[in-house]
Amino acid sequence: MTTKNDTSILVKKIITGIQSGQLMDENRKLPSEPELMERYQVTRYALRHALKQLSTTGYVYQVHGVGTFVRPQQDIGSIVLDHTGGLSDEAARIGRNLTTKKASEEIVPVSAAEFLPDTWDFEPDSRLIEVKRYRSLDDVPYVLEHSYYLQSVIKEIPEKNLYGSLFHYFEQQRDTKVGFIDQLIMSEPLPKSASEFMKLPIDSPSLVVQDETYLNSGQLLAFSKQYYNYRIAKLFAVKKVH
Amino acid sequence: MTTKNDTSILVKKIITGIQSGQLMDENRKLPSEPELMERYQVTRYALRHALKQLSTTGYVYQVHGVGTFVRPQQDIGSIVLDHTGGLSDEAARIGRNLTTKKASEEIVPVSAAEFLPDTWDFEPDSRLIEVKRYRSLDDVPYVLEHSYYLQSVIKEIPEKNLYGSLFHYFEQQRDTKVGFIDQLIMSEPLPKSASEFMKLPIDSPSLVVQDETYLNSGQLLAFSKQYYNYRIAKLFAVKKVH
DNA sequence: AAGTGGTCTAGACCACAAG
DNA sequence: TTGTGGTCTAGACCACTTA
Repeated sequence: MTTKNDTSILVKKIITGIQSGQLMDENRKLPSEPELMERYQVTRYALRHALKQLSTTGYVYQVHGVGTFVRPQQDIGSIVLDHTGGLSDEAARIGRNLTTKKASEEIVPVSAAEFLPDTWDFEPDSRLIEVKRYRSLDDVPYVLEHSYYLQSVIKEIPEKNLYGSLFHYFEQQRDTKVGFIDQLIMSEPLPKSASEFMKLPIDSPSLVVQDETYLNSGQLLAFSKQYYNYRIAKLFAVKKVH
Repeated sequence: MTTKNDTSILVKKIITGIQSGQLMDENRKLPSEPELMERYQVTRYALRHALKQLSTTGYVYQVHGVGTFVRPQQDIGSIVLDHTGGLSDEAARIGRNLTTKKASEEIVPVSAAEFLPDTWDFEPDSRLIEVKRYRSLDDVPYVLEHSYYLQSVIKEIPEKNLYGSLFHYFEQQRDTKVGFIDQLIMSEPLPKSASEFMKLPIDSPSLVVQDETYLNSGQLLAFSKQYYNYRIAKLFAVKKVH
């Protein structure tokens, strides 16, 4: 979460309680909702909000009429698709370290972009900040991130920020509050520059996440394509069936 | 939704209203929440529930202090990742037709499975129903679905159902109510049998969704790997940033 | 200041599973 | 029947944008 609200604090408390083993019984069952409300001194609204977040990240599941259960830890190496925060935060969550090994930045006209969103009409003279970042996970080449930022929205990106978390850089700016991100997941042959970085054959597959980042006003901020190392990158999501 | 509840009916009504053009103004803005509550005679709870569902499927976005806006139609060819219902229903939603071209079914011991979930302990003598389905989207080869169902949970799968919606077949069964599905998304080289079906070179990439389907009791029902045609398959998700 | 969506309250009632 | 989670009510108050 951008601002720590009650829910994210409660989520952390529950995770801590689970990891200490004090919260679940021998059948991996948590206390009932009324008991958890009493223990954490929260209303049912807040509690169920937190439990829902724990469900969608694969921590627990709830069984109608029975109770809430902790799931066996799973898919340790995978990135949770709807993680809050930036990719490096998500890497940290699973105990890994994401670092930018090489980065470049250049201002280009829209016509020079290698790809564009389908659904946005650009002013013909608008300019983009093109960023390429080669990033490693625990020193194993992990992802090539090829991004374009609308210069009409974000004036400049200081070069030092390329090697840190761009997500946090935007968070700190005024008037650039991110609202939602479209993600299109597909597979493509790995581009040449990425295959060199990842030391993979030129005809290797790659997992591609093409995303479009919008401000909370609905204004497009950026669009990018991320080429993941297919040998180690996995995205994780829980789908709940109602 | 498995059972049509108020929310899914309201979602359909709102979509109909949007598509008829009567619900949004020239700025793609919907009426305010109080107006929508009045129009559809629902409480704010039900309305916001429906609007949230429309947000996560990319139909609308809400701007704090301003209003709710309809998004330009986008990514028409892509499958919404957290769609409700089966894959063929989702294909129908985007105006396409998913059909099974070839299918096979066989009972095998656990030891003969080509892959297994990391997080489930099988009884050593348990048996699986192995199903392979080659499925086309509007007659273009689209996906190879390689699934294993726990025979201890689902006794048999009538052969005719292999060519329809297995999702609906399970829905109709008693005691096999699906609760949640883990999805692991990755990229792998296309298997040989799939490359023949899809008429793609043997070293083509493929988009792989490996999933594990659990009953609402937490019991594992099935696990599968789906190899998608990388030229046409795209998964879509909206990530909301708070 | 007015109107919008976001969060939260304090319940009620329902659906489900187990004894 | 009891206790569980799932849904819903009818508000209140807050945060945000615009005028």
